Amino acid sequence: MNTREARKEKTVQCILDTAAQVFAETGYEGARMDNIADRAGVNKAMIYYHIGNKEALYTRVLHDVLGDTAVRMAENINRADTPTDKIHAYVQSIGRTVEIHPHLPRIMMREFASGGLHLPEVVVKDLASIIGLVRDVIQEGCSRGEFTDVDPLILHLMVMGGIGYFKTSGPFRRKYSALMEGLSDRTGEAGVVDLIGEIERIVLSALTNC
Amino acid sequence: MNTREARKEKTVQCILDTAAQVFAETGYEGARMDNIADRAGVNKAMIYYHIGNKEALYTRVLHDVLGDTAVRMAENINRADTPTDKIHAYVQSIGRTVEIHPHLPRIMMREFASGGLHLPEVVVKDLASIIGLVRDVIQEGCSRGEFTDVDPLILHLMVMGGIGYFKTSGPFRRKYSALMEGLSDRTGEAGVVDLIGEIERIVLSALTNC
Amino acid sequence: MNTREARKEKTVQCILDTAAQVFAETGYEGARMDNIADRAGVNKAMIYYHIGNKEALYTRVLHDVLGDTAVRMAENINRADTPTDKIHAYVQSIGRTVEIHPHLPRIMMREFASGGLHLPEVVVKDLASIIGLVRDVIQEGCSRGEFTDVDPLILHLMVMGGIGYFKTSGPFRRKYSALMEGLSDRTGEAGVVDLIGEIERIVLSALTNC
Amino acid sequence: MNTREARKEKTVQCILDTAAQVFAETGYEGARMDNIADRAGVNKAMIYYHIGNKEALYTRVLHDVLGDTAVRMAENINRADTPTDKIHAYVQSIGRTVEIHPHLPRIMMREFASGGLHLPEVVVKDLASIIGLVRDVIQEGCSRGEFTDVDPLILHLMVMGGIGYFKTSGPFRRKYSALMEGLSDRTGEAGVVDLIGEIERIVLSALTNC
DNA sequence: CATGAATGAGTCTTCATTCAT
DNA sequence: AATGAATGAAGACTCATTCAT
Repeated sequence: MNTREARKEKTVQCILDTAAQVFAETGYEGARMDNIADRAGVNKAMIYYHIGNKEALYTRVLHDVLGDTAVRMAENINRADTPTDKIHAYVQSIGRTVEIHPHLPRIMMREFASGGLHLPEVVVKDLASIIGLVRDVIQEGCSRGEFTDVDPLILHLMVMGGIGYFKTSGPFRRKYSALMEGLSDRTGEAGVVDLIGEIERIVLSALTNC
Repeated sequence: MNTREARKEKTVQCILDTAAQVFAETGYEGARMDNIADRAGVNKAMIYYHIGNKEALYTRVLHDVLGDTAVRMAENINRADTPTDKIHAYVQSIGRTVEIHPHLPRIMMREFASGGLHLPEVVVKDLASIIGLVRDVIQEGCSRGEFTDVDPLILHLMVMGGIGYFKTSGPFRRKYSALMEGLSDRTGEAGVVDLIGEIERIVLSALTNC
Repeated sequence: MNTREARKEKTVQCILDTAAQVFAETGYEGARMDNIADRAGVNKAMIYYHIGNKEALYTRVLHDVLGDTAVRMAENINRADTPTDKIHAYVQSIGRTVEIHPHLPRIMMREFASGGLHLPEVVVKDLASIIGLVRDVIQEGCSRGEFTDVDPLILHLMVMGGIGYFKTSGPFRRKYSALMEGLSDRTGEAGVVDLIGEIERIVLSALTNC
Repeated sequence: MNTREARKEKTVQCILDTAAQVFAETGYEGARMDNIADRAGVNKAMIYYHIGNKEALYTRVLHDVLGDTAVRMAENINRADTPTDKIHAYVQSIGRTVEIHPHLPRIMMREFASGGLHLPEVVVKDLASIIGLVRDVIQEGCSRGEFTDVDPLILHLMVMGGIGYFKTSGPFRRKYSALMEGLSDRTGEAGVVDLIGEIERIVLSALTNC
């Protein structure tokens, strides 16, 4: 039933989703509270009432997703036996997250670009926890002699970066296809699943050398 | 001697360099004209006098570099004989640009993230011209049977993305090394030359398949 | 009671009245949004919230009055039978407008001086509609053999100009009475009603020739 | 010969003429020193060097013309015998001035509109001296029993106003002729001479009653 | 809870004026 | 005299945030 709690939850989710989209489109500095409120169909003051100021909103958008991702990823990695399976669990966890939250990669791209300038403490910890999981998997793989030593931060940046650039190339393709021949639209929202598989293969080949 | 022309040129270059840095740090929306002027050591009105408004400044910052890069790249590719040598010329041209203009990759990352939200027409054309060069090299390689067909936009995004993520990982590493063990600072400004070589190898292996 | 609608309406009217005064005193270019806000007793941002930017404000100030004037004038002219009565309706409509909106003539004087530099499209249409009414009355009078042919634009300029110069002579008189003897204050706000009557007589004598 | 003095004189005149034009077009507040300098073909700093700041420039533009007009008008009135001839001298002096300085009426219109807000002291005195001449002529005519008593300020405003509105109706006519039928271009620069004659007749008939 | 209104601290941009050469 | 460059004080407009109802 539609309890008061449920309706509030729905409103908050709607705000967060819209905010994610706006932050992805225009960045933290470019995002306008007015715009977020309008597109979410709520009064601007409601954002402040339910969530807080711009910084708190940004934090919620990232922490809700990344915190959850870190927890699930830890569970999935724990459930896996071999280092290879654990890498599978890692990449698939990322894949699931970006499937549910398609605006995340663009937000993270900007954060990378600014060197994490206004990443809030909690989100830094979320990311650190994810990178820590990767580090542990690599270390286990190395000590078992199955992996070569690879920097976990670089690896994670590559994974996120690959997804980010892939997912953001769409608008560019549209922009450039008018200017150039030979640029058919090979990418699309549908291709993300395969993208994840491809990335997993690349990551594993990088870890097992060749 | 210090002719008037020369001093003007110096001032303009100083403004452009500072602007590039600020745009890289905080993005177009986050950049403050006041801040740029202060850090460049000039009066704010001088930016408007010598260059123009924020948009014109952003355009100059990107077009001065990318227009020149496109021209040089075309020359270098023309001078090369085989498709493989041309890809070498392409990657090295990029490498030279980001070496001289270390803030460019971060600016481009943000543009990718926003789907080219602030990219001015001229700069879009500069990019199109670069991607066109890549496309032509790939086509020649394909028709000679040396390359497999690869999307030139994706290829270029990968190259720029790889450099961008690599160059921006430094601040992250510093941020995270405090939180985590096993994250020594493996990247650095010095590593760019090798980075370019590594990227060239990856690009060629992607084009020649395996 | 003081409903929200009513209070908003009051605020908007206060802003518009103050703006009319400031525009009349210093012209479009000389008017300061800060000044208008201060004198209206509202926060500057409220002008933008309720009305819009300087141009929109100027447009509202003129269109609210002239649009209404054009409509009422058309009604009054329609209600009148003879061309002479219609001219009466025309002049009295003008008179009523400048009585209620005493700052309008000065604003229009400046517009005439600049050739309508800042006149927005809507206001040009309002004026055209008024001049159109005058033209039709003159044409009817001519075809009835009661009027001689007179240029409607010139006629309207004369009417507006006469009122404008008359109403603005007050400050001048005050300025000059100190410098000169024999310049008693013969004009005053009270004299406007008679002014309108005088103007009507002049206009009619010009139209009936002699 | 082109002495240094002569060249300077030419430059100053050019600046003053251009300034008059710009002040007429956009008003004191709307006039831009940059614009005046550009259109006069001189460096902006030269205006400050030769004439002074914006206010000084405005003063020069008006005082050079009105001071001279007042002097000549006094001479011409003195030379005339009857009050009627003196009125002729007055109106013709005005006519000669606006013929040589076609931008003056628009500038004066704005001054009237603002109640002489930023008319400098000297120019106020020039105007006062002109109105004083008119007053004296009227008084003489009255004491001779030839004129009825008419307010000299109002009379002068009417003369200047008539010329002003007539001369500024051109741009309006062009603006409105597109919107309306029956608005042929009856006014023109060429018509000024006749305008002056017409005004003289009106003034005299007002003074001699009827 | 929800909403329109209010606010003050910015942010970009312009412009009259002055300086150095 | 003449010019390009420099400057500081506004001015228009925006925006995150809060208030009153």
